[in-house]
Amino acid sequence: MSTNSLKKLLTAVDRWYRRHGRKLPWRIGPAERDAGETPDPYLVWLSEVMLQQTTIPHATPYFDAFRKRWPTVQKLAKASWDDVSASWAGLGYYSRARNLHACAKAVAELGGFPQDAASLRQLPGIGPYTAAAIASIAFDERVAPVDGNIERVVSRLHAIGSDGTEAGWRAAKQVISAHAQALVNALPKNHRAGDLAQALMDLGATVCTPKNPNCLICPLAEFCEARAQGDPERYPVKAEKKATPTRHGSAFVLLRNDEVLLIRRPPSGLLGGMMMPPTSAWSEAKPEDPLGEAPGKFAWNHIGEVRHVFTHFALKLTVYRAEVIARPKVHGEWLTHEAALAALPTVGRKAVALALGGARPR
DNA sequence: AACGCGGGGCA
DNA sequence: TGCCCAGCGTT
Repeated sequence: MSTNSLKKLLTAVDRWYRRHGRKLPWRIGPAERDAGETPDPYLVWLSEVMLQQTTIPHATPYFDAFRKRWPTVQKLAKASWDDVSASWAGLGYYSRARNLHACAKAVAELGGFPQDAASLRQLPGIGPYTAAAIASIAFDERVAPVDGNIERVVSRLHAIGSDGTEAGWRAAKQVISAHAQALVNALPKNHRAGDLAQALMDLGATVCTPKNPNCLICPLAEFCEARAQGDPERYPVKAEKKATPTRHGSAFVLLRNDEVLLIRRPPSGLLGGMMMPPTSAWSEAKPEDPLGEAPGKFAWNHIGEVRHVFTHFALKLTVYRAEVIARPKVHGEWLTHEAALAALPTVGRKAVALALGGARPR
């Protein structure tokens, strides 16, 4: 694309963003930036981590809660893992919470966030995308964050596809990133890199959508290669997904007066570091003896089934309940019903809510 | 380079 | 039921 077209394109995006950009709780809009307001790197970081592979409606209440409870990175650094994990419960990808906590401690120790992408990249939980996003949005560094939205916008703009294989899609992403960076490099001096990044994300989320992109209102329409070809929805061509098998297991909800027994899972792996009721191992074959791995000989009542879909497998959990009459065989923590439900990841909350009789909204 | 890792909304 | 999505860390 010619330098002249690039300038026109960037001007069109800027105009569109000022008029149609989303108002988001963690965002300083272009008008406020013009008025001298600057983003808080802590809130930019917090939002970006929460939004990794997560939709805005799902992440927003968590962002509000974290911001209210821990207004600064120093406060978050001093929080306990008990509190951070319970506050993250339900948001998913729990290694993010562990890395968030570790990152807060590192940043507090440093005395503040590093202000360039290369340094940010060194921190736990901050990969190429998040480093570039924070650097551009919070510090106006001219680097290009490439998330799923920008990937789609740029792949259509330049009609960059792939053969649908892992390797092919990986190669395509490299080309897409180079084009994204070229856009940033062509930015006029008086434009902010962070505004461009957020504009392209908004465009991808609201106009250049995966299905039925609305090219009629798109500021990039006249520049878009995929549209010129007649079928923008064909791009990008990502790698094929794998099938998700079903696994089976049992969950054991032990009750003592108005309390539930939960155990803390090991820090890495599935639901790492999170509370859960005791469960059996999960296998692809239906267990022959569902009570075989119960945490003690109690009068187990079969309550029902819970279904839950993880990233790479579906789980059918048979839920049992018993009143404790002796010391359980597992080392755990007794929590009130309310505290337990609040601290549990979704699959655990489903199981415990079923055992306690009645689902409960988070 | 491949894999493990949540959750919810939608067609 | 399957598909989509503001990625990162480990192996």
